[in-house]
Amino acid sequence: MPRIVDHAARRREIAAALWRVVRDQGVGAASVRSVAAEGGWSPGSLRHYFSTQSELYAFGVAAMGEQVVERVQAVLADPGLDPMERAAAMVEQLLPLDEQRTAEVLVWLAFADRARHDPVLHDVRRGAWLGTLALARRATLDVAGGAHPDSLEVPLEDADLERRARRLQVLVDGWTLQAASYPDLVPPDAVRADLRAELADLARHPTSGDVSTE
Amino acid sequence: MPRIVDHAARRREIAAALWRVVRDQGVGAASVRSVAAEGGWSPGSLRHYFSTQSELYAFGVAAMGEQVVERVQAVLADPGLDPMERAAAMVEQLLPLDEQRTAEVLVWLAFADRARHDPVLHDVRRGAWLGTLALARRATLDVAGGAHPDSLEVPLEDADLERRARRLQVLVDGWTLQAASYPDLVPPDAVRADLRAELADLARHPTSGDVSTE
DNA sequence: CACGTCCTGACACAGTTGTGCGAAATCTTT
DNA sequence: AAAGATTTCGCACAACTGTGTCAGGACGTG
Repeated sequence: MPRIVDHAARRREIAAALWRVVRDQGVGAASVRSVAAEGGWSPGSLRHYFSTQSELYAFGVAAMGEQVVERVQAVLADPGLDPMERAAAMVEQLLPLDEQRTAEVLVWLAFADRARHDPVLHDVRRGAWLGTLALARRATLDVAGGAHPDSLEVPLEDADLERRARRLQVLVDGWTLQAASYPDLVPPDAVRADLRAELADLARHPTSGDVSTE
Repeated sequence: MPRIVDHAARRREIAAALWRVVRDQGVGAASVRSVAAEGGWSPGSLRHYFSTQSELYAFGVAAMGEQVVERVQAVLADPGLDPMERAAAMVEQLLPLDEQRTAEVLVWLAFADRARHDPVLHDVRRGAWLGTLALARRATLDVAGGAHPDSLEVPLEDADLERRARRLQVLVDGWTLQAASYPDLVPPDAVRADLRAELADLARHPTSGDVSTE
């Protein structure tokens, strides 16, 4: 029987190497050879796990998305958070607030251009965008006190809440772009503060159906 | 005397060819040869105007920024606009609301990744970011009715207005990213409507120093 | 007409790219 | 110990890259 290598695990390692190259040198430098060198493998060996470059890219981006999803689900599973803290923690998983998440955002943005011509990448990113919209809806409901519907994949019944959720998503993308591009002009703490102010604002104007104090 | 070619004009033509290539095929495809082919020149001829690729990129991105600045100034020079219309028209010059501006945004975003490692590109983009912040301040003052200070390069005196201006800028970046990446999910009309709603909101809560109706 | 300047285009060069192929190394099971 | 599937690695190939060089074409002035 053959030498046993955890195929899936190795693919994730390779994806991680791809991320590092993209983060440090940009997508343009992310060739099969440079990724292999980054991970200490030979280029030919790498081709055993990804037969084409697009395949590697697609897996790398998709894996990154899943990594974020896992963190968000970890936040959702945490019972010790009140609605406001949970909403903030959830949204913060998407924002470039530390080295790790900054790297994620940079890689994500770097692939934006390529996604326009690679249908697989495009679908991955589109799915992620819908995911962030769902997340924005959830956070909005959490702090504004609306009832959670069966599905977050469809627009919220309350049109006003839906409008606010979409606005939150736009803000998240804006913060993401700014903080990742100009970390000196838009420091993490400022983003964190803005996010909290925004969520507090959502809480201050609860939905009409909500019966909280006012 | 030699054959005379308007050097500056030709450089702009070449930049325009670069934009088309980037828009249609991505930055990765924007080689010296492909840009030359796009414009119908020979690669060697192109090198007469830009001796290196970075130079071409830098000029192309900077020229794009100036193009936007010109449009914004045209709006500012238009006397037939009330404050709200002017603010909206100004901000809309940055948003991917038609084919032309979408191309601009796509090119701009495509170079984001490269700008991280090219100091010239980085400075150009940083300057543009400061420009959009100034624009956001101006638009905010226009609709919220604050007095225009001497310079828009520094934070507004009224901290609340400054906060709102920065939030407008974040929204602009968010709309930009979303509408350019997912034109089907975020159509131009939706962005236009959101922008107007946001500006109306700014007008509805005038600054404390303002003496308008309330 | 002819000069001199600017512009053009073609070629060359070295480097890098993605990908195909096949031989060698590796390790578990029989 | 022997077998055999799997993984690894290096090479080869064609295509493409940025950039250097340079002979000749185009053109307005003298």
